[in-house]
Amino acid sequence: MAAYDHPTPETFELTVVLRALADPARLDIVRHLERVGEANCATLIGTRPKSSMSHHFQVLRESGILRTRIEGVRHRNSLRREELDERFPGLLAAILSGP
Amino acid sequence: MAAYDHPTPETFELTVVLRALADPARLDIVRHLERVGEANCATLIGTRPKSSMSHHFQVLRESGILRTRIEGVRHRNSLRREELDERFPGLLAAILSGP
DNA sequence: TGCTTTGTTCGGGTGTTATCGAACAACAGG
DNA sequence: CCTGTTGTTCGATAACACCCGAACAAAGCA
Repeated sequence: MAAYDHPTPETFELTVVLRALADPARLDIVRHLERVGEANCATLIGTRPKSSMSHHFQVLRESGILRTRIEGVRHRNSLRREELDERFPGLLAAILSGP
Repeated sequence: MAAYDHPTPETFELTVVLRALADPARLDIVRHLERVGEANCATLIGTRPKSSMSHHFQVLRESGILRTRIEGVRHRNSLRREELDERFPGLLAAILSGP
């Protein structure tokens, strides 16, 4: 599969980022990635079907919150912490630190 | 009119707050309130009809982002900065400081 | 060439949200 | 009272988002 397109920090939109984070499933994904650094889709599937997870990863990817690197058959996801912080300083930290 | 119900900080929900902020019109309202401190609904109406504005204020109020104080026929709105910061430290600052 | 693993894509069903006009309610001032 | 101002509420519509199963694609491996 070809590599994904990822937006550049200059094109990140605050409302898009906030909307991406305003969902419990995606917030779970983000929090989990913060703990483990990098994870593929399958290891994050709890009870949800993979088509749902794929959708959530897409939303997070297109908003700029995470990057997906393809490694063979696996898609490795990680937070774009520095780039997000460059554009919206403190935002991710505030969201990850809270309840 | 009777006073509004406002949620207490302990009941603020991160996803609810983020969803409330993930809308251009509401983000405009929040940014404006940050500049002027307190404002009623009418002074914030640009091109949108008042029924739409009333809806956005309701969403912001019920998420805990702002407080509405009734003064005669006017509804005075102001950000709940301290309470929001108590529950989600740094969140509002990150959103208000960015682009 | 099959078989398995990992994700994506497609289609449909369901629910939520935004938007706006029109009607209504509360209050203040004459 | 009557009128103007300020917002809310109602009803309808349209757009969007979430959810999930099923089919598909790509890669690795026997």
